[in-house]
Amino acid sequence: MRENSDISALPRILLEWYDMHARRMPWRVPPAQRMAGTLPDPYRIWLSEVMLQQTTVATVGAYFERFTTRWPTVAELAAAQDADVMGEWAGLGYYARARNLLKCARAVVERHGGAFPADHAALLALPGIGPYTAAAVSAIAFDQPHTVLDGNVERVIARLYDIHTPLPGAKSELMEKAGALTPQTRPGDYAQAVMDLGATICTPRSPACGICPWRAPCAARAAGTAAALPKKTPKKAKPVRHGTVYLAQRSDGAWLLETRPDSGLLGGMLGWPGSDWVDSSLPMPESAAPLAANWRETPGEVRHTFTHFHLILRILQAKVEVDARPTTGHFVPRENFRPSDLPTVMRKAYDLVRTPSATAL
DNA sequence: AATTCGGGGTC
DNA sequence: GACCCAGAATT
Repeated sequence: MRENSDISALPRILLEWYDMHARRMPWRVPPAQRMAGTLPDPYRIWLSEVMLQQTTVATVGAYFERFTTRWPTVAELAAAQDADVMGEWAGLGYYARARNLLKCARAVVERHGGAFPADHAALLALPGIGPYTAAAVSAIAFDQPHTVLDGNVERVIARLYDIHTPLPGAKSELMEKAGALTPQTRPGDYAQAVMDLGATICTPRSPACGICPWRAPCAARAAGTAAALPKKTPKKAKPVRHGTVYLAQRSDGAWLLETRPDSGLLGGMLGWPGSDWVDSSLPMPESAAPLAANWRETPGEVRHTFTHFHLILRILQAKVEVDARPTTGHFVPRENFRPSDLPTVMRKAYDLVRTPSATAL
């Protein structure tokens, strides 16, 4: 930021841009309605913000519609079965969010009588609500002047002030600068405006500085460093792990599945029984099959990449009789099995068994 | 402060 | 392939 520019003018400039260019989202109340006094339902803002954690707006859309149709209020969500919520979340990733979503809904009912608190500290004390989400809900749903610092805002502020300190170390400095900009008027629209700016103009690779409402005060624009900011500490390479999953189908069509433990990878999600997943430098782990059967190896393999490792899965498949008694997992009747309840890596295994792909040959 | 958590879109 | 995405919880 140039020293002679007045930061007090920046929020107003951005809000004027937002009034013209606000993105449309299913949970958002447009600026004209907000200025007329209409604020959004805090339940819908909270739900959207949790879904949006490390997830794109485009991906969230369909999930948000299904959740709000099935559970229109936080009280109805709080009364849902765990397995139903985990199933609806399947494919969205970061499944601790879904477990905390239920904990939070139930805490809102028990602690706050079914109404989300407007108080930032009370929000922060709820499961799955961290610094960003507490600020977003208080600002967007309650129009309180709290500062949101997500990936978009980090990028916008790092460029506006030409900050070269790498993330995540730069967070406190960025928060300080972003907080000084946060206005007392229309803080909810302002929070959404900064994020829209980062999502549509101040983009990671090739920012559209020429049409940016903040191009005049932007220090990185002046220095020619915008596209290189923010700097980030390098990430570690992903190792490769491998393992085995067992897909058993009973003669009546039921599938053998297990509900994974609440903690750890894919916690609380439905999946196929299988071995541990070990580093590829180690031999394939010897795992006991969930039941005695004529196991046959499915041609091909499942390849999947998680946040911090690549996975290669071998698939063993068997047909079993209705009197089979597995040592792990439980048979799910054909009519109760929704493949969409499976996390993506487990869905891939199912798809490979159902429709062997050309790459498997 | 570093690690653990998913998955898809994009270049 | 690598990077990014309206981050939070755990260690």
